[in-house]
Amino acid sequence: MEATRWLTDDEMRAWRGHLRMSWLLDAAIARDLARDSGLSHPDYYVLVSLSETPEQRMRMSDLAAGIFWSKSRLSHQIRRMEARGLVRREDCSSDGRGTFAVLTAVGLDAIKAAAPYHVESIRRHLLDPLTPQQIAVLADVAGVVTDRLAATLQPAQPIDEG
Amino acid sequence: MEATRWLTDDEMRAWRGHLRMSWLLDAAIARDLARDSGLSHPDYYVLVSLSETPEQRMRMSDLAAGIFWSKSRLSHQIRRMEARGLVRREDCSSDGRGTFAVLTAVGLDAIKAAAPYHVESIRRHLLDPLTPQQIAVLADVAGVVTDRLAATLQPAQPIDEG
DNA sequence: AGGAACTAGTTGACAAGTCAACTTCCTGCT
DNA sequence: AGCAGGAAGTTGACTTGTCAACTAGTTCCT
Repeated sequence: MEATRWLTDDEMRAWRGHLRMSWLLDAAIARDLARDSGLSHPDYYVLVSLSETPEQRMRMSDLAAGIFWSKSRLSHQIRRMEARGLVRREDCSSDGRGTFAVLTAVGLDAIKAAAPYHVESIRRHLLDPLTPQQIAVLADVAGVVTDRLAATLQPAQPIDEG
Repeated sequence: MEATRWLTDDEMRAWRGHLRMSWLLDAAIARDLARDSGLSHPDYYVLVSLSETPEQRMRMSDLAAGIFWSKSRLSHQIRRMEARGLVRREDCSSDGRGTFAVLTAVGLDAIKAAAPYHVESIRRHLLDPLTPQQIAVLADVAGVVTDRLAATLQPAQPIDEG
């Protein structure tokens, strides 16, 4: 291997800072969410994803892909949420293998009630201390980085050689 | 409650982007770390923290506080790492309740071997696609946000009233 | 039609983290 | 001295996520 290019001061601050921020932020927001609404962070993602579709239902694979979860993780999560009445499953008539996760009335109420507190929590912990410009840069940074990362998660595309 | 101030477009991009970035980035870097060095991300933090002290040892509580972990989490983690020979425990002579986590030769070798690959992984997934200015802003953002969050984690300070 | 190969989803065993209860030791008050 | 209260750390039960194996249905190819 070539000589390692160690991190510069700014690079180190950015990396360690990001790591620490993401850990603390997730913990703080999850704590608020549990206290205010009795939902976990994963519960919230799932409910939001479903509530943003016109029919308030999604195929398991689409839902999993949308939030970058494994099928297994989603399956466990939906099972637990189903037991609490937040979602239910429905078979897909056009594809015998398929299953829909469907938002229930209980789930819809839960997400509607939770959303304002959750937004408040995000403002308090993340957005309030930042300038509009910092917010825009953060959004850009996340966009660039996740686009690259998401690409590596896709199954390798066959490359047309020659 | 007052009318909710929903997120603007930039705010939403920043929040969801951050969330997605932190999830994908952690997964990508953890995968690299496991493949290249046989370490988990938590293993790495612990080893780095210890290796950065002059005596390559730390009290459990100091170590936990430094990386914002609960005592319980650290205790479990150190037990597992001890079983693999990466660290060992030592009683603290000056405080009978205390325990040091001490880096072993094996642990030191492991972190030295892992570091170059890990840095490479951080560059590839996070730093390479960013401009120096974006890196600096990300570092600033993380600094501001974590300072506030870390403050809320401390036990509430007694306030001198009157 | 028949079968290989693929896709959707679930399951169970395991790994990792959280929470509350507990042990042990220290500190400060009287 | 003796005791209340706090701090350090561990433990065990529970929750959540991961991995690999599995079932079942679909597609494509001949």
